[in-house]
Amino acid sequence: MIHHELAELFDNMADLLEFRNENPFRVRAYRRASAQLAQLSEDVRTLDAENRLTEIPGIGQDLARKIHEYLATGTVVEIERLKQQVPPSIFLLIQVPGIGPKTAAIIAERLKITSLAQLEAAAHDHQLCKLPGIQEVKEQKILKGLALVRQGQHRRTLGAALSLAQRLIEQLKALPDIRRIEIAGSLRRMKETIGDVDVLVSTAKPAAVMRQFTGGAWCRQVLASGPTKTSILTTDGMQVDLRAVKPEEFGAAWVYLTGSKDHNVRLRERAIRLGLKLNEYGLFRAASGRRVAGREEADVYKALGLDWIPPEIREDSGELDAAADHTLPRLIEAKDIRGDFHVHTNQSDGSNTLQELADAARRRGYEYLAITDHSQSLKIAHGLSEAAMTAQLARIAEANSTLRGLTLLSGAEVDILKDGRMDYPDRILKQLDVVIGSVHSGFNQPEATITNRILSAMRNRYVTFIAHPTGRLHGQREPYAVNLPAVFEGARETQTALEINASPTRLDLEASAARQAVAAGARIVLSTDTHRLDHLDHMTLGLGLARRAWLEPKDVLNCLRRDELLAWIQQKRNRP
DNA sequence: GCCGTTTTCGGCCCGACTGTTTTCAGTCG
Repeated sequence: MIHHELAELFDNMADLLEFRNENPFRVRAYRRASAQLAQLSEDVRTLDAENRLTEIPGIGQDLARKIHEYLATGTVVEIERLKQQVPPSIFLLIQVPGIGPKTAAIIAERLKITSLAQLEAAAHDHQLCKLPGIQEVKEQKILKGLALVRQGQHRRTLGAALSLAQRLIEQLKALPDIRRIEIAGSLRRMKETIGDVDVLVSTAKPAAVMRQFTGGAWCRQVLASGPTKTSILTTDGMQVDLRAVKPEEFGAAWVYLTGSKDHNVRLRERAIRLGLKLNEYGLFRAASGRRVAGREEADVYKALGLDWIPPEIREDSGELDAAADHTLPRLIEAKDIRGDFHVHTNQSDGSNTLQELADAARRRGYEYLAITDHSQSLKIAHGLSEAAMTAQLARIAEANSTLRGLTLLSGAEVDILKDGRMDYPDRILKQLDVVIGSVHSGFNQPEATITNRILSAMRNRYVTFIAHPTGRLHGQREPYAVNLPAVFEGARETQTALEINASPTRLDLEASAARQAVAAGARIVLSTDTHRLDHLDHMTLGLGLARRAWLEPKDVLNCLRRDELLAWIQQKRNRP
């Protein structure tokens, strides 16, 4: 999406300025603008058209003009001109851990390097340590950094990082000197992708904990290690940063280590205005240095005049103002979820029987579960013929006659065909409680075509929600070209919900898009797209995304009671 | 380059670790 392009453009601009040794605050302004654009919860074209770009925090007159220029022409002259004046290799070089703008400048200017392979060759030939400010140790460090880039080029998906981190935490908990241990960083904020895992411990013996951490079986390589802070690469190839503090510092440290960076900056600026100083050790009076708070997160926020802010929304996107005004949203929680809407049985491409899925859903305390196998055209997933779907309906009805405490909703994940028609006729669809519309074909169609397919599906009165609205698969497939603002508007108009698909490689809609959808008046469905029993657990990821999107129970269909839900679905079917 | 319960100009968060240095710049988060 276009706001991601702008985010990258401004991040590049920040790199360029840093490389040229320009005013660091100007660099920061571009970085902050980039972060804001990446998570923009409104359509940037609309904001531009309505002259409201400067409403985005960190966007002033100048950056608004550059955004406008980019939207109008596809480029920003000033940035392009600056790019001409620096060696193109700097964008490559600063990707390498240990190489920042200063080192990149020296390497790029003295050796005419144009690729990471050349950088590696130069390091092996000991060309780097002939440069000023670089000795052999630094050269070796760059080689290690290069190896890291090669291994972990892609950020991990939230689901993968979460399970690896939880396993590691279980092992660390067994260490003798750890009093308390918690996940922090982007993982705690439930970002869609995770670069490294941050872990915070409280201990009276930090040095001992650091020794145990680097000496454990999980440690493949120590990247940096000091008395209170250590970074390692685990045997899974994941970078983990461990920070140790005293119990009375834990809350302040947890705030600091959870971030986001911009959220922290806002907190610290606020502290200064209040005559206080905030760091990872606590909140202090600026004048006397006397400690005001630090043991618990809530104490720190409270002393700053703020309600405690849930980690998922600590992104400098309005949460501080809301916390000061006591208007933070009551974010959706696991206990609000009454059911799952997107589940495949072994009749199509799932692994489990109807009964197994029903039992698992009941054990989770769900009130309802929609059974949604694939439709006939999706041969690769054994989509059900009309006859097979009719038989499936009978099985669901039969299962419901014996089930207690859980209702199975009959449903289907129905392909939206290349021409926009649904893959079952209405006489089938009308028999289903829940109809999912999905794009599984024609991914390369132009934006207008795909958007119209989805809009025409939404106009079908039997379609309850649109699954994975962008089709993106992390690390495998780019999103198809779709006009999301038009889809959001269509969703509102036709009373069709939109899915946050919690499957780890999908996470689609992403959080900023979901926030935009709800702002446009659409309802959201959280679903796991389960193909195997344990996939039901992915609801955790969907919840994380929903919380990042500031969603409250009223925004999400899963929070409705069964009768409320069916009434909501019926409402659309009854529309003129 | 942004921004204002102190400001339309003059500020702008804070600290750990590393390597190259003999007191600190660079990098990272």
